[in-house]
Amino acid sequence: MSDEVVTRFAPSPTGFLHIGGARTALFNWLFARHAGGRMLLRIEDTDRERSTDAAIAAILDGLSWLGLQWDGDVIYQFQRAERHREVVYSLLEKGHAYHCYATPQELEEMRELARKEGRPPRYDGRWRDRPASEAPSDVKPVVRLKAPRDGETVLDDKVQGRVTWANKDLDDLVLLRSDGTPTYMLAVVVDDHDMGVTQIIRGDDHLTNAARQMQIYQALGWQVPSMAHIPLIHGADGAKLSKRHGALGVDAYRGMGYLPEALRNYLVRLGWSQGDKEFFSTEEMIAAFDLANVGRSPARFDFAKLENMNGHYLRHADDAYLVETLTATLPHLPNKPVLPLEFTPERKAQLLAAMPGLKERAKTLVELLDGAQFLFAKRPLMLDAKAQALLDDKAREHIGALLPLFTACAEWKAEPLEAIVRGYVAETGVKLGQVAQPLRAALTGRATSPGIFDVLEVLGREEGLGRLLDQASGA
RNA sequence: GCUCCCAUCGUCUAGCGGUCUAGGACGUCGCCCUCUCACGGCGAAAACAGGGGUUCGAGUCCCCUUGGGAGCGCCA
Repeated sequence: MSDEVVTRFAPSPTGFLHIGGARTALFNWLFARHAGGRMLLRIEDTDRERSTDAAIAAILDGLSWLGLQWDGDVIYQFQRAERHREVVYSLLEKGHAYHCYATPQELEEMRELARKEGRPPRYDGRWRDRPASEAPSDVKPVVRLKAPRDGETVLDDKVQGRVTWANKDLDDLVLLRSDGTPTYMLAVVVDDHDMGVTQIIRGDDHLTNAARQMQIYQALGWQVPSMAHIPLIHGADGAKLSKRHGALGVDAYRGMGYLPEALRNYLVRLGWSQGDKEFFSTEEMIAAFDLANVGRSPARFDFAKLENMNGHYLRHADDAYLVETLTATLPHLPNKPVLPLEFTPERKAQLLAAMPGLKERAKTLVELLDGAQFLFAKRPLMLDAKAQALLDDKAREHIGALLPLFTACAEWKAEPLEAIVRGYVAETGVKLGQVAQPLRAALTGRATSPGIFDVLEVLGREEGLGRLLDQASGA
């Protein structure tokens, strides 16, 4: 039990779960699953101003959609404030922390001076060793950590390798604000310790925080968990991915029609690899994942590759699964209002029957839905420009000539229907394309679609003949 | 400014001193397949940031430069 692996994902609920956070969660999840351990979820909601319930809901929803199930109850950091305070008091008692009465103005002056002198902007420790008797009565103090001033703090990071900081470059960070609330730096350490976290996996942006947190661990006499700082994801242009700059919530990816399993696969390959292998089932991913093969350089997010992967997952997905997934995803898709779908049992059956041809041609669920539009179209069909161009006089004559042959077809199946068309083509000497394209235009209203004989079969005799009749001439 | 991190095709990456005239995938461009579009098949162009070392030998180790990134709050 004591050597069970415990990871945690600790987002702050100030916005949606963005793609970088999703990958951090994925890595934590994979690491825990791989080791047969647990992944805990902690909501860092100590910033009361910016934390919202809507954001918490979005994060939980995003994780669930991605299939990243956390273990145990969700932990809310704000609820643990009392415990955080206790820890600070114990530090105060042991002399590892002290009250600091420096004003914001003083702090600002210190930073300015330091900057001017080419030093890192730091608190100068002026209250470190001053007796309590000198404390001004009109200033509410903060509590600062009495950090070591000599030597160095060394982190053996599982991804970044050995990272060293000179302690003189680190200042005495605030543990408790003047209003008595704990700071993030302190809360993280206490929570990770209390939650029994053995492996911290988080974004690169926390690397310098790691040094300060290690100092808190040391002051507390606690064992520092193993740490791994994974590189951030950048936008396509190489710039940092921010909410203003292409960082979308995972719900946006759902809305764009990506499958969660495809997004997971894409995300895991962003910064982690195992030789040349590109596609990993969830089981394979869990079995293969390790921190040693996580790269140290940031990766750019490439929609083209995500789309390709999604297409792969679509093509290889079970037809019934896709019908269900499409149905379930419909409310999240952007073109849903444009297309008042009637998912009657009959329509679903048609969709299922057409799925092999449909999924082959789609890279996202949005495209899949678009490709399936002809199933839901009502007679007489609206023809798009290309379809209209296809249906010239000659084309309509072909359709007219084919109509009685189709009508006489005993079994409304792709194979006999194809035989009829091939026979007609052989007899008249026209190219198959000259007949197939007009049929496609008449049956789907478009210039592209799944194989035309499959379309004919899926539509059924009545609807198929009707649509052809609408466009035929000379019959 | 200071601290820390990073650096192989356009992008994601393989490479953990010799088997690298650098491999795979996406994307791009040809060709094939073909009722359209896709899929699929075949092929092509495309990279070790630069400079010093170390070594018999460097994409692989060290240093510098350059270029990216992150952090430097009584935010998280």
